[in-house]
Amino acid sequence: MWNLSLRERVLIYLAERGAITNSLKITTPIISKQFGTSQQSASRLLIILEKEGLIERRVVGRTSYVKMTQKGVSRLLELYLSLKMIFERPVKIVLEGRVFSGYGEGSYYMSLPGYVQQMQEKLGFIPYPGTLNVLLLSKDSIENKLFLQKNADIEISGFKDERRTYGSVKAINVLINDSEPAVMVFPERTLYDSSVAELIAAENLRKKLGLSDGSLIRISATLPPKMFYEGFKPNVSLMQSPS
Amino acid sequence: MWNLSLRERVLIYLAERGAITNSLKITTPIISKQFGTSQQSASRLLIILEKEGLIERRVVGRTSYVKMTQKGVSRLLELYLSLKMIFERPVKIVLEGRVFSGYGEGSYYMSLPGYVQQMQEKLGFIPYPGTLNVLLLSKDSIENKLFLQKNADIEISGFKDERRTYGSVKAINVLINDSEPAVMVFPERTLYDSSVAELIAAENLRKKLGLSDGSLIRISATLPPKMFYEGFKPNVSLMQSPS
DNA sequence: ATTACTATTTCCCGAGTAA
DNA sequence: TTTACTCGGGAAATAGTAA
Repeated sequence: MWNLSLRERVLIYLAERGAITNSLKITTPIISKQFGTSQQSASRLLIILEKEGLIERRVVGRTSYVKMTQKGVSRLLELYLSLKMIFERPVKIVLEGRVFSGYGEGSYYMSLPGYVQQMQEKLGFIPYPGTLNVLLLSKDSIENKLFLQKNADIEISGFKDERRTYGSVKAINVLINDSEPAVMVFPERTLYDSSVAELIAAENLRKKLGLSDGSLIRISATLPPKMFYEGFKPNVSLMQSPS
Repeated sequence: MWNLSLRERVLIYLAERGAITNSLKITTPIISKQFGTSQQSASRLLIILEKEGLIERRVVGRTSYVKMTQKGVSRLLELYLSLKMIFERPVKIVLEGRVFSGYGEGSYYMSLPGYVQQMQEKLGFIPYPGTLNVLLLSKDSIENKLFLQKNADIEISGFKDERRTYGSVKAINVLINDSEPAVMVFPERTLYDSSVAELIAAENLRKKLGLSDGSLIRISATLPPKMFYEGFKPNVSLMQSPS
């Protein structure tokens, strides 16, 4: 299952069992069963870990005790900190695509008071009447768009007037070309497929950024790590259960 | 330096470079330089990681891109979470030893108003006049006592009266036999060496716990992880710099 | 029971090289 | 330039076994 070298797997095992603060009573057959390896390898492993100064061993009568050294703890802590850097930093999601002219329906919706009022409340601005449509260029960008859709944290409710009903819209704050704030919207009902991103902002983005059809733009969103990694729950534990 | 199998090292490397959310442009010579291994190994590594479903590769023209799969991210996350369990849980420090009768000076100090008043404030009780002396049994216990001393978070100041000066005392909350609350004290000046732990409490611990000289007791303290691991700063980074 | 030595096998790495 | 094959040598794991 895991290809961590046995050294680290054993070190983690010992740490989990408390060998950081107290000597742990342990035998090579127990270790070998835990890791599905041979008793001989477990023995050699402890010898190596001791030789490398990662653990200390002490034999009392016929039982032996193992405790991690400072160096051993540092080893694991070091690994932990590099993984923490990866998993606890904000996650930047990037989408790239080209501007194109849509059906012009954006300006219609962005003018409806039923939406405008909520947007002013929830986005903090009155949207320029019109959406900037972006055709996403890569599979990555499309996947990331779907991911943002799932994690869009702003909810604009649907409503109805005398003529028809209007669907709800999810939205999330993004930056265009890493600097210009905008909001990516995910209408419950849309004319476009998943390869199109729709952006709104307080101002006319085409004008402000000098964009025209075909212009390449980069859309980025920054998510808190927890939001991102909830989807990746591992299904197998690191350690095998003893057989 | 590190004995993590190259699989994980490469996986971590890719994750650090953003391959969790976006395809990463990478070549086998770059990887081989990064890890001080051969280009052939780097190539094989990517093939293996791909075969195991941990990464996806895509060749566009003459450059190739790598992105981690859900499974690949789960792998690292799993490792991260098991290390997090180790390093972010409260750390229980255990000391074991035998009760013995000291010089009886404890009851003298524990009666001095200069200490008693501060203790009432800082510990929340008036100490029973007398300390419970414990002779620690193992090297581990002695090391852990020194560790607790460093991390004792209660500070009782020294003072002087007309006759002499009295030293400051550090203290930390502990449990005796995992249930009875007490406070371990570390007087700036003490008659005992580092193999003796001195405990105080609101009540007479000997009486309450039915202890007499030679009784075996277990003293435990629970520290927040951060406090504990500050002492273990790793001095080398996980990744080697390119040569 | 253990631990750990020696012998054998397996697996991994890097050189050479093709595409 | 890349990637990735084969192959030979060496490291590491297991089997057998002693203490």
